Amino acid sequence: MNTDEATVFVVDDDASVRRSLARLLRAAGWNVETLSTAREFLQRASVSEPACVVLDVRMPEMSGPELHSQMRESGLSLPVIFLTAYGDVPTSVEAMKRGAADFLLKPVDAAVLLQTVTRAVESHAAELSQRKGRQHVAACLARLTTRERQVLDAVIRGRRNKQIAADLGISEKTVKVHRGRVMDKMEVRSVAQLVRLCETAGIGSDSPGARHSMLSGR
Amino acid sequence: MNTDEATVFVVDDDASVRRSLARLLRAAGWNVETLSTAREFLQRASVSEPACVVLDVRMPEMSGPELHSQMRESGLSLPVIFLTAYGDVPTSVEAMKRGAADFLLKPVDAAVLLQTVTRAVESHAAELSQRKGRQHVAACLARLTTRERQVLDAVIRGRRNKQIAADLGISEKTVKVHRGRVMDKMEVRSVAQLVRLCETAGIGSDSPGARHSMLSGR
DNA sequence: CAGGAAATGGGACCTTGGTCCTACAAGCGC
DNA sequence: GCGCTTGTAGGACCAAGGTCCCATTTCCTG
Repeated sequence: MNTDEATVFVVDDDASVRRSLARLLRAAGWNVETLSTAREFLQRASVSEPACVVLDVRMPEMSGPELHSQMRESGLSLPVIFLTAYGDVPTSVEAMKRGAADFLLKPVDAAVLLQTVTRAVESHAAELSQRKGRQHVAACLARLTTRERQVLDAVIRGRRNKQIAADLGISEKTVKVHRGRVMDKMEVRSVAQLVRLCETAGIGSDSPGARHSMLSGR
Repeated sequence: MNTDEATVFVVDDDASVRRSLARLLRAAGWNVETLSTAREFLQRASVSEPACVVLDVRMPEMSGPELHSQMRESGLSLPVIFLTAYGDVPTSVEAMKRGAADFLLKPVDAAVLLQTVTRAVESHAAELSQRKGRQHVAACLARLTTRERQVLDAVIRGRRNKQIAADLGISEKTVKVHRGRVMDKMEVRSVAQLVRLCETAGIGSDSPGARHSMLSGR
């Protein structure tokens, strides 16, 4: 599994590191964009195509971990591979806890880096694919009116038309109308498909069956 | 969020470390079990109640990371907090990639350790809760006959009784019979609830709607 | 061989869901 | 004010789902 059009961003303040990493990665067939500062990266990076970023830890202005946090805050979810000559355990552990793909030490073995980049790009491709699905569902949901959304919520909770009508204080006939329009707008032909679509989008998160709580206050 | 009856396992070959950790953790209200070897731990550890394990990295016979791998292989999923005086970046990164809850260096700040333990136990409690739900679903599924399971699969994919009958080469009447028994055994009263129950158990994983592939061979 | 579980299905009947057509009132924008 | 969307709802009708009754066959187990 690999990807055409995949880009590896290299962010490092040292020009010679940028050059050698770019050479290595291009030789392996990746598109490479090199950037010397975190600011530059934040301006250039896109998430529309599979990619990952190889990030130096120590940089002037904004450090690698700082950039990583910035990315999370701004919703830029791209796999981050840290690459540094000055690694210590707390920094690496913190980076991993925040979701870094890996934390490598210079000098890095070429094969290890390429392997890591490949895995990161693959995971990003998978994430993009999932996101595309969720966005489609979100777009469908956005087309629903308030009433239709209320009916949808009831339907995926397994409520009958009669019950929904009682809940909303309207006639069963009207529920059927809304329900039909929901099925149209969500582009499904069965309740099962509707429920599964909504599950992938994280709608109606609370359970249909038993909820088991193991927790108590102390 | 905290837990009564939660146990912290301490695995360290150094008796004085075991004693001081146990004292600290007991003072914070946790049940503590100290063990001097990985083997001992594998015999004692249970997963029926919220817990976590504080693990030394360097130990004779079986090291912390080795024990961690062993746990994963044998399906013993308990949050692991590594605690070591001899930490290096590759070891810590590898441990985190394999799912360790944290990787701390001795001497550890008491507050940091307690905070980490609390989070680990909470995450384990949440996992146990989820697992309990999945096990209930699995138990229900296990009660289904082969035919009933086939009908269930079709139903949650949104197939009509008529289509299911054609697929299986039986009459629509028989499908209704199986379907009714499925609803009984799964303890639900609507297709929506059935689908959501199966989703939580990871049944019928492929999509009802569009599948977007971003990947191609190279 | 007797008993039971599993799978099959027919008949009768009712409830639910879904889809036409029609209609009307409220609110919004031009 | 006209056209649009949204929400409402009745009538008619059919398809789909669900539930009783019943019966048969097959296969496994004690």
